[in-house]
Amino acid sequence: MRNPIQCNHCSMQSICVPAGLVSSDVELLDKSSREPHVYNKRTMVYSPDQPMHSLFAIKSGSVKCYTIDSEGKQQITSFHLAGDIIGMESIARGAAVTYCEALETSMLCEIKLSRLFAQNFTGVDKNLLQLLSKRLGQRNSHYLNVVNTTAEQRVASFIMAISDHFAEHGFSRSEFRLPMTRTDIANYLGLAVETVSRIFTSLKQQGVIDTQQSILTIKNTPALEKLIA
Amino acid sequence: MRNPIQCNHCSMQSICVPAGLVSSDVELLDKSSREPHVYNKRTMVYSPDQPMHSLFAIKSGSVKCYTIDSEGKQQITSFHLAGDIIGMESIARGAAVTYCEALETSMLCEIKLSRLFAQNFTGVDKNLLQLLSKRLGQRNSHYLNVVNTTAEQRVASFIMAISDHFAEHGFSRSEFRLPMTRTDIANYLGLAVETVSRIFTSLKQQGVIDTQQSILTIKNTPALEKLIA
DNA sequence: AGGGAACATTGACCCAAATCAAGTTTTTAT
DNA sequence: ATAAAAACTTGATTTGGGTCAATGTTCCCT
Repeated sequence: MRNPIQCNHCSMQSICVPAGLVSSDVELLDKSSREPHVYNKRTMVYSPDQPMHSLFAIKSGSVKCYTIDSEGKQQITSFHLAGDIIGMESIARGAAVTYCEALETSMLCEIKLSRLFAQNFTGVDKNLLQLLSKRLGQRNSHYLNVVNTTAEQRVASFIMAISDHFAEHGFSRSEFRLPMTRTDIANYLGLAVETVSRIFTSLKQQGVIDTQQSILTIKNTPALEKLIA
Repeated sequence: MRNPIQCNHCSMQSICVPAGLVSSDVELLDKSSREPHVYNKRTMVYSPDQPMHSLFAIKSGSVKCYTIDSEGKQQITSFHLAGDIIGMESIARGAAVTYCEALETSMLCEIKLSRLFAQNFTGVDKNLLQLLSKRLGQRNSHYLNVVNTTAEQRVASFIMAISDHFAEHGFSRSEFRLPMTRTDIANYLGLAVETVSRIFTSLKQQGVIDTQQSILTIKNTPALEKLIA
């Protein structure tokens, strides 16, 4: 059997979350937070939508995190090696957002957040953590939108993301001003201006959107969503 | 003059960081945290390496965040609209990592972290925030590595990132095992397997790296670094 | 209000990397 | 040990989107 308070002797002490605790606090951690669990190659650490109130510290081995799109295609968002702490983008939702699968036999420590939250966290801290976690999720989404997608998909996703933002903040979802230039949009999406321009023109011809200078109108939301798929 | 405690009446109350505070705590915030500042179009909110111990809440308007690479080329990493809170990736370094420029006349509230940290944060909280902020920075880097770069640059950056990780954790920087398949690397970098395979072959022929199955040896670090630049 | 600059659009052409194809090597499971 | 599967490599061909070029439009600024 392992030493039940092995955090004190762990090689990851300096980076692991419990490191911020004084030793009396370490005892507050659940027993499960202190004993590493072995995951064999190709076994799943967590899956999307699975309730998650923990982080995982990789003591040895490695994992890949990935999503599966509507056509069943895997898209890897990150690799993590020994010494990494994973699962941070799940804090905001309280549920995993990706699959996480061992690439080889690996040992991971589960770090339950609940105890930490209850004992130490103030309202501000939680708010900030939520924000950071949410932002991490958004960054992942943007990455997914740029890697392995066509120029048309990128532009369509971009328009939807802006539309979603405005909707979330009480503005019209279907008509708004794009404050950035086409050049900036192209740069952000990793495309040439000319390509963005051509796609706006094509989307207009298809009747999906309309533009008057910087004002953009979404004319056919289902069609736009279908482009993203 | 504005109401000095207008956080209480702000439309962003539900999302803004001070929202986690009870009203007595709001008074602890610096005066500057409660009064929005106007940024005209094309003016800079912050620049890389500038010491930063604040977040910014966008009350109105919009900004773009971007980096400038060694050749002077701008790469936009994010856009932010009214209702967003920005600057989270700076927490880990205590300094800005990107430029942030107003796209139109915008009002931003500065939220100083120092007071919040001093009053409310425990060691764990800080650790977690550091981790999340650092991860956010890494995600940005990976994004920068995939957008607007050639296949060779992506693979070279990937190898360097793995090398850096091992070095950080006390392993050899120049010889290590890649635990993931070429297919996984390709997927992660948004490339075809064949392209990754060809680039590994080419890097071997150039004498930059060597591979024996999954063991990778970096033979010429300066050359590898030069490929990324 | 008008002239210049920045921004946007459209067309012609080209190339980096995808796809298709076929074979080789390594891993895994029995 | 061995066969099947998975992973990797190399070559030939195709293509999405980049680059170059030219023109049109909008936004400033005085």
